[in-house]
Amino acid sequence: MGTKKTKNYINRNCSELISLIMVGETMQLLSGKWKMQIITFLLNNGKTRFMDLMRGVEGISPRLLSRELQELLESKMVVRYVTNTKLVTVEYELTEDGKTLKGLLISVANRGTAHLKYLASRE
Amino acid sequence: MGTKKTKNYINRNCSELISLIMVGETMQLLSGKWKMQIITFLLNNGKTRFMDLMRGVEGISPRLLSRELQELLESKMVVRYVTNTKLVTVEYELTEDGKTLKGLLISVANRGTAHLKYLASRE
DNA sequence: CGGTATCCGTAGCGATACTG
DNA sequence: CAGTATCGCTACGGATACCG
Repeated sequence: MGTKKTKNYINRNCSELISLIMVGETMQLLSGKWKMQIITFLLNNGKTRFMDLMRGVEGISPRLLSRELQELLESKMVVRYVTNTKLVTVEYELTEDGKTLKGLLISVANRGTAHLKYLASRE
Repeated sequence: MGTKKTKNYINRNCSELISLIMVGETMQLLSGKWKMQIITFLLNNGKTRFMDLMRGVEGISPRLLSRELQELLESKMVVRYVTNTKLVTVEYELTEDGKTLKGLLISVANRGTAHLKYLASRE
């Protein structure tokens, strides 16, 4: 492979290439230290209250949980349910769109263990 | 679902729950604004030189590309080849481990388009 | 309970210039 | 070509206190 002119780096739809733009887009939506864990928790446990999320996603602060939930609400990956307007009960749940992240999250989790094994095997 | 004692939120291996810890672990490894795009590009194009990565991953600075490549090298997801020690030719390539990210990246990219469609359908 | 307000440190990122 | 050095910013995240 010599240095021909300049390669065509723009992704063509007809090929099997993975779109850099879409990858960037998605990763931006999922950016934030806790977002993936929040989604994972909701995937595992379904509709969940704020304080239960606090307990479930270990280490997160209320400020950050609140912020990242809002971002997930904005991008429509999560819905918010308020039950008692006076005595306050709020639950969060993944939308249908949010639930489509399941396969992705499974891949992510599996890769975690696979990577650890890979590292172990090389040393 | 009332407020029973405290739910058991620790993931058990025997269930189908996705491990929060592994998700966190992986996402930390993949953190950095450009890492996923770099991996995607290498997945699409195979062994690639530094400057070609610069051109391929649009918007990235040499500083950041250098840094993120080093991190990928440290976590053994990428290999570095030097050909001419004097006239300098360097190429980067995914390791076998790095290549296992393909499914993940495809999910990520697909979700990008799916998400856009979802948003469009709701307004 | 379900958050927001405030404060603050640092790590992440960008732009640019420079080097072997 | 393949990076590193320097600089400066701001956005992200942590801790804590407080509010309806």
